[in-house]
Amino acid sequence: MKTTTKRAPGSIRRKQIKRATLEIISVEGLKRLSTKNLAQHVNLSEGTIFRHFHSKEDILLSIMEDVRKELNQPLHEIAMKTAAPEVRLKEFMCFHLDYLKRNNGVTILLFTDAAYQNSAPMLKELHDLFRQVKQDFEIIIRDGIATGVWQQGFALDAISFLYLGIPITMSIEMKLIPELFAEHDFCPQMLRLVYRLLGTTKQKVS
Amino acid sequence: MKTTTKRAPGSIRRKQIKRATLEIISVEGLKRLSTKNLAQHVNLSEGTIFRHFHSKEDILLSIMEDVRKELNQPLHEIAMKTAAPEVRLKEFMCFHLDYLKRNNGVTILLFTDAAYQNSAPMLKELHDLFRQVKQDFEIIIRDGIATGVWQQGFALDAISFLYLGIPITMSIEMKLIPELFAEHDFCPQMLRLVYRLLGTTKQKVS
DNA sequence: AGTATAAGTAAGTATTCGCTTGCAAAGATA
DNA sequence: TATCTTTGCAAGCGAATACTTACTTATACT
Repeated sequence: MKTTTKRAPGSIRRKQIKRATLEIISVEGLKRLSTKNLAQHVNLSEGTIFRHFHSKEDILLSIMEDVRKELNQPLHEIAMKTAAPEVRLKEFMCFHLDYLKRNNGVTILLFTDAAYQNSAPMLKELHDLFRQVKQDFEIIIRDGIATGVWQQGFALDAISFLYLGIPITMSIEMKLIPELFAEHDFCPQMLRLVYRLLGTTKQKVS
Repeated sequence: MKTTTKRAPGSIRRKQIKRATLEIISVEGLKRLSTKNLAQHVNLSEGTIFRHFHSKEDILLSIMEDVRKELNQPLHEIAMKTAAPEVRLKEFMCFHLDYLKRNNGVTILLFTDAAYQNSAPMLKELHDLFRQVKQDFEIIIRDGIATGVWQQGFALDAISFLYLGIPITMSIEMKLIPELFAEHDFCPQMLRLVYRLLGTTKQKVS
């Protein structure tokens, strides 16, 4: 009984493994993320998994790198744009929430694993990802206040803390009531709340 | 070698086991919450754990009941008081955040376990706890709007969603940067933000 | 005093876990 | 064609897992 799978370059295999990892965590739960089950999902032997990743933790750290590239870096670029603060804020929030929706709230999945393992490097990495989001958010808000679009408000870090609650809570509720988030678009509604929080002086953007 | 521990009634043992459970999760991580390790923490044999709880999951479900009694019910009672909405809001928020601080963000610990196990009953229970918090929060806000203390605002469920983000994000950051939350009191700062969100018409409360 | 119940133990069980090893062979390069 | 690197597999490792079983004994009650 020959069951060897056709060969593929490591770069592709790594992507497949990471994709399967996220699918297992969000669909079957973290407990079912065994190397055996993972191997079955990508139709490879268990040993081959370890050909492409040194350890199970390495897979998740690699996923974190992806999140940094696919989520945090774009967010940072949005924050650094020259467009008006209102425009950037909308793009920032909607991109953020949309990414998490498309990726099953990947950051919370990663947090769950980091908390489970109590892995210092993973927790540190996650803390850094969250901090970056808040920093970039604050850049936009600061610009808005400087240009008089928004009122000089309260502590900036309190506002960015409150902002961070939006994607986090959304990710958690996606796990608790998955069916609710299939179609609904949170962004505009939340955007209005944030506007109110910022004491918008001009009316603009839908 | 006799190693039997002195006897104690089941009600006390159950409390000890639950306390040790939370301590292990928050200090050593969920992974180290084995029945063996748990038994060591309460200085009992592993078999005795199962004398007091049918299964490991039962321990965590029992902790959820405690949260319902110690957190959700008091929150509900605060919401139903006859005091002014501003007074209730402050008490509500500060009690909520203080409880989570004292208990290492127990709800997030429970969520982590529920997500790990992908346990339907635990996820359902957690969803219910969160829903109740939002409902009771909305009771206060509705009163405030009815009595003219706060402006008629946007969708109430959006506001309560944003509120829920505060305790959740705080719990997560407590896990990511434990040292930061040792002394700092979040409540007044966050309270001011929520006031702004509600478009307070009168000035009151510190 | 006698007895039922509740609280304790040690030593298992079968199963799963992440990971390693030794070897085969496909595919690229020369 | 010859060689070297990469990708693959099957088999097995020791350790850990949640939970059970068979048995003891402290404690409370009649």
